[in-house]
Amino acid sequence: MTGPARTEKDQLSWTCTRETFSEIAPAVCGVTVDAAVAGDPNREDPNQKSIISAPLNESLFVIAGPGSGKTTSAALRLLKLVYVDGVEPDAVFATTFTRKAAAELRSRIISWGEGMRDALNTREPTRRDDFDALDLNKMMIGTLDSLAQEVLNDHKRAGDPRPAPVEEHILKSLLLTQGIFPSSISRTHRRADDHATGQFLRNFYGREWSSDPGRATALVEIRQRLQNDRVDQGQLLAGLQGSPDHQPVRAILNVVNGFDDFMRDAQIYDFSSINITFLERLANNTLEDFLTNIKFVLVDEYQDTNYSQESVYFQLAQAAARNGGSITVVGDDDQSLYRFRGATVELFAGFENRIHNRIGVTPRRVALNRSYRSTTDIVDFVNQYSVLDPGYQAARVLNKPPLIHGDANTQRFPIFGIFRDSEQAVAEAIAQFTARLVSGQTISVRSGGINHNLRLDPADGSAGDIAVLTYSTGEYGDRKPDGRPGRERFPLKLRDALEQQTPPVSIFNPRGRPLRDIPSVQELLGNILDCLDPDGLALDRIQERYDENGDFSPRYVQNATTLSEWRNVARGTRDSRSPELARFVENWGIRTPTRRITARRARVSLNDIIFKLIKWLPSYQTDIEHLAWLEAVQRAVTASAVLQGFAGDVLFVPNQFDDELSIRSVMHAYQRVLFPIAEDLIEVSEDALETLPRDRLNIMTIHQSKGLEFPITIVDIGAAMQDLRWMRPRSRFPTGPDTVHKLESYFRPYCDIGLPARDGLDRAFDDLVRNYFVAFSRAQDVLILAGHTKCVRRPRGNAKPGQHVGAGWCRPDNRNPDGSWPWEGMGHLVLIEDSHL
DNA sequence: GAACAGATGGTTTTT
DNA sequence: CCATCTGTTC
Repeated sequence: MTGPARTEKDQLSWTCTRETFSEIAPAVCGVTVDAAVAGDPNREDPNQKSIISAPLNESLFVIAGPGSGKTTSAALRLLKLVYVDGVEPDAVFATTFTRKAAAELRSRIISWGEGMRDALNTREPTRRDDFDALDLNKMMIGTLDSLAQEVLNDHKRAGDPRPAPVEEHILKSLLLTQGIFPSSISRTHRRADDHATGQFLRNFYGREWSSDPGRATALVEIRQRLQNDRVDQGQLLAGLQGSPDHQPVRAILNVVNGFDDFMRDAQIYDFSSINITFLERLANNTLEDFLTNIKFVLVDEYQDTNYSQESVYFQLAQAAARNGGSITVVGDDDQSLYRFRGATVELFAGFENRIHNRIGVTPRRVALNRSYRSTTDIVDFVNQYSVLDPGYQAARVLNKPPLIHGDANTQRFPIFGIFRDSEQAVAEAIAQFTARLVSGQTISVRSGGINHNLRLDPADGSAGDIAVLTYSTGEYGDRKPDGRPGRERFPLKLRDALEQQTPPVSIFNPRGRPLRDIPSVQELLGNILDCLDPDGLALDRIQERYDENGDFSPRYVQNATTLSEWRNVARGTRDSRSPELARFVENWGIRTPTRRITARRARVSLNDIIFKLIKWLPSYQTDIEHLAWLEAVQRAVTASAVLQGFAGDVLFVPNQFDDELSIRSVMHAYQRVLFPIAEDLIEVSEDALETLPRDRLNIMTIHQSKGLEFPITIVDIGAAMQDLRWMRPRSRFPTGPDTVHKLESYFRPYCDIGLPARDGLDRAFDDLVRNYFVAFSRAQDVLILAGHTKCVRRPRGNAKPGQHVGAGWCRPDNRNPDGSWPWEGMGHLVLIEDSHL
């Protein structure tokens, strides 16, 4: 025996004292934390400090305004728990809302943690082995969905599948084939149900879906609602007894439940079913190993949590509390944007009561309301905006303190406005503004006797410092019935106007157009088509099959037209690209192998062909938008692997095109990869890119901007308002509840969340107010509101005013049945006119 | 500047 | 299918 038994403290050998932590933390973290931890009396944020130093067993409810350093404080609390309290990294379960935010939280925690380890190593070189033994990578940090997946994988029981969420378009097409046409239901029965369902869906979607794809979209949404809200189906049917809704709801439940059975049998998952599976396993005690280990649960962006996620978090919190730990949730009710995903701000506002009643935990409330992001002027503006609409106030957390300026950004600029009398002119003004700044010039705007000089940082300023936030980044409206492109929308006008500047400025908007309409994507896909099926033989076979089934399909005709467009684009450019490309495509087309193939049939992945082709399409190597598009095309290939069949592969039979299996594999490629792209079911995802490009103007939706910040933020509050049809009421000044609000109201009586506290129209307004609250609060130094002059002045005569929540219009109430406009005239903005540019 | 006819375009966010 | 635009007419 050597020495006394080790105490627990000895085993947690990487720990340091609280004092040491306070000393080393500032060296590795940012300024605000520096102040908080180091105790700088002028800059200290007592609330941040109380979060960071809270003991392990203290649960926290953190209400944090924009730019208040919530993620910083949360990350530091976590590191403090590890370093001072000796919490093992794998006892930490930290989630946030998007994959991008999760990646950032992870990298921040790890890089700070490593910095601290280095500092400790320097201080106490003899304990180097102890400090190095700490593996921060073991912390579970991610989106709830990804962590649920990870835990289910790590704790698989015999025969359990590996859950991975399937692409949305696959889910819809599976629902169509497996859910809507279950063979067990008789035809007459189905017809009656179909009719009733159509009538029922009309209440929510404003029209009766005639087409199955439309109906699949609706059913997927309802299915997710049922799961996210954890609707009690028995109660629902009982409550509808005798109502005309009973039949359609029963029919929908049949489809949804039948589909769930199918998914379970086929071991196919989507996000909500992974969550439900995770919840079931937490509840039925089959994740004991995992739960006995959990000590600290951190939830960022808690305001966007839905009910089934809340249930998961409460289970985890209960386990953590049992193990001597706690839960900390962080969020801001004013920034809740994800109602369509089942998020309900009541869960955030009522967190203290809800968690107390459910599991007996009593969290301490902490408000972080100092903005370290924005200037005084922007903080004031954002505050003003949040209290502008009297009807909004009851939707906010009770006694919420206003945001105050945290002294970090001491620049002074007024809030600017760019208003012009056409969408085109707004785009041109923003383009000129951007081009001048990017080329290093100063824009000087005089107001109130002061010259406000705007310029980018001469050292490292670039177009990436400027962001344009809009409601939609779509560059074209819907295609015309004859196939011509739709209306050119504001983002396209901006793109074009920027390209015409000297020097031209590039824009970053990979989601601006459907993949099928982007010329370089068309070129790539057209070349694929000419490789796989140059004469369209396999395509003809698909058509024959439709004909045999007596299935006249306008969808097919539309797709065939789109595909031949792609071919034309590719054929138009191929020879000018490279003779090698032409040879490659031609050889593929007649199945001439370029190397020796021993197998009778070689399996070639579509992604390999793509990889080969882009060698001759240089934009895919150099341009960042192209990378995002390429990722989407490849994802479409990968997604098809879930379905039975050739898993995104094509069978290559040397020198023989008409091999039956080979043709079938090409038919699959059409139906599972190329048709979905032609039907615009594949979405471009931006989080494939780690960071936004520095040299381009970012144009993004307000949703996408959540969690980000920009030195210069331009918010589009209605450039399209020259024609009020182009910006429908639902996106600026709603006239009634939207589909989500209606669905919410309909199902809430049958679940445990309780009824929504506000009516549907109010919730529609609340959502828009939050949208623009988020937009305005992204700005660090300069905030510019941009739009049509209707945003500033009422039009003359009997023309309708351009009512827009983002322009400060408030919802109707008893006094003002048509709404009110306290910001009429926008006198508090300093206008940037063409003469300034 | 009111009243009407004919033309026209049209939901968005994510795991 | 409908809200709202432009153009015409009084």
